[in-house]
Amino acid sequence: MKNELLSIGEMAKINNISVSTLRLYDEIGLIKPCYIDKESRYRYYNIRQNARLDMIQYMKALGMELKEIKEVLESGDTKLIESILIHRKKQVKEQMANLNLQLAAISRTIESLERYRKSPSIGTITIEYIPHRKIYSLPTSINFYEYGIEVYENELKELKNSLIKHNLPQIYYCNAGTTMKKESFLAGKLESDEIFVLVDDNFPQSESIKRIDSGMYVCIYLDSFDDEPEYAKRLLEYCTENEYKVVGDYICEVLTEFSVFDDEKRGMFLRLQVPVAFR
Amino acid sequence: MKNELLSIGEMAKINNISVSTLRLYDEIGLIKPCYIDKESRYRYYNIRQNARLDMIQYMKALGMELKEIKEVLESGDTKLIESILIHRKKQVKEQMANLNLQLAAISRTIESLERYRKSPSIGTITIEYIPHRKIYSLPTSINFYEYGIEVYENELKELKNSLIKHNLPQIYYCNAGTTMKKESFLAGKLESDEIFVLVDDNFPQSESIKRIDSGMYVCIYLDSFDDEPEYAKRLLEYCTENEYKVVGDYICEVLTEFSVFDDEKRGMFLRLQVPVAFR
DNA sequence: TAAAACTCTAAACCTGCATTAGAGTTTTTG
DNA sequence: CAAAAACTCTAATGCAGGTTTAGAGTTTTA
Repeated sequence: MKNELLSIGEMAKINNISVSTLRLYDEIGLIKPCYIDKESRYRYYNIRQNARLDMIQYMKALGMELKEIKEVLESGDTKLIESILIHRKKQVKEQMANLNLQLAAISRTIESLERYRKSPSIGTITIEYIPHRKIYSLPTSINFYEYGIEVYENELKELKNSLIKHNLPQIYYCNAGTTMKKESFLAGKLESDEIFVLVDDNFPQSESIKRIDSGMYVCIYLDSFDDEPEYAKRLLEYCTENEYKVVGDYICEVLTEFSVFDDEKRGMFLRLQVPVAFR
Repeated sequence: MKNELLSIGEMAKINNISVSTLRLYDEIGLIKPCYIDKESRYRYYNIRQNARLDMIQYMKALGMELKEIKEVLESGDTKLIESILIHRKKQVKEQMANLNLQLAAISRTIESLERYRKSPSIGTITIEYIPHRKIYSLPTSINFYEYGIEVYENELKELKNSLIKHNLPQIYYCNAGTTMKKESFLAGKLESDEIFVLVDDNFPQSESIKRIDSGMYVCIYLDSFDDEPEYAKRLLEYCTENEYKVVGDYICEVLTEFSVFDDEKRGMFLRLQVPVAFR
């Protein structure tokens, strides 16, 4: 080893970088060794080349791509750096917004799992206070109760596409549900009114956002859409028997949905609910 | 096309996903078409399979890897989902912290570029108010002024390694500088005291953090370390001539460093400075 | 019936490296 | 001073999560 020169391994070590990374950077022309032995083809670096390597690492830490870094280093144009950085700044902000949504969604999901684990058995009827909720909803174009799951799936797709079309975060597309007018419910007819996803305060303002008021709800739990008619009937009967007055629209809420099985049914946990008043 | 079945293109379209992605998912067994024509090998999906695909997309949106998703879907174990999500939550938080640092660093760099563009020409002497700063510093083990740039580079490396060793964000390793005791400066001797990087309030608390007080500084601008002795001398002369009293340590601050050129020198913009009092 | 649109498989490409194999070189050790 | 240890070389392969392409075959539409 020449006195002033650093072998690739030494260069790697003092810069906390791997040898293969240095070779890659040589190959793509980001930083070339200042001397290459003609016989052995060994690469040798000068400690002064740290400056360039530092710059590369700094730009990498800013999230720039190697291509961009190379471009910048080659052009020596600070305007170019600046424009890349300004662009990068936007990217980072978007990423942060996304991560925030993710974090919230993860927390919701964990809670949802916890609730699933502790939830009452199928068919249980409860009377619960439910805090107010916000939903992003779309009116249903067909009464899917008459047509079955395929039509429901289509409506759901439309809801999702509506989110995509309006550039809204799809990550909410998990806790879905449907509503039905009080009148239909009381008449014992199943007539879908809206299909929705639950959203939180991070969700952007939109015309399609509605608030469902807090209150006491009579609820029944089930695990399949197929059983909804049967259980909705039971819910109505229960209200009638106990003389609870239904004071708002019926909601079918998907509490948990884990299609973890290989068959094609949605593996679900549902809660049918109507707000009631006590005589 | 069979009536109830969706071709891969249709399935892709209604799920806002690409055909090739669907093929990939088939290949790795994430979601298999419910029917494959034996002759043409065309894939056909059922709209009910949307449930599974939704679940996949949701888990992807949570940042899970395809491998993990597959595992979860195969096991059907909600405990597994939960543990993955809890782990993921940590990851997301770390990522956010990183992005925050990045964002701050990008902003600093953009400002730094702006300053560079509007900065006075080489040799200009100014008297400026400089707000207080925080530095992460290491005492220099050798007086690099006696040995030249290589030794300085080594000291710099040590500073960087100190950051790495203490698990501190390297992203600050950009605006570096050195200090020298007031006495050395006044004696006209170049004796390095500390080497540092500027940090902001995001930087974790550490023993090596010092505060440099705000105040009026006499400054001189230059663009190469090689000129530091010459310009430091001029700075001292200027203070003497104008009878400014030096009231603190000398600082050599790297305002901008863009090693954008292919040679091995640090392409820099420096500001030498001493805090002064007026008689 | 022909053209247009779709789908198939297989392989290559993308980023930013890490890893490995097999051969050659330098440095250290006895 | 030779052998062993440590290092380095090139070239290829792999990773994730896809996208793109080529060339051939299939369905749908006009």
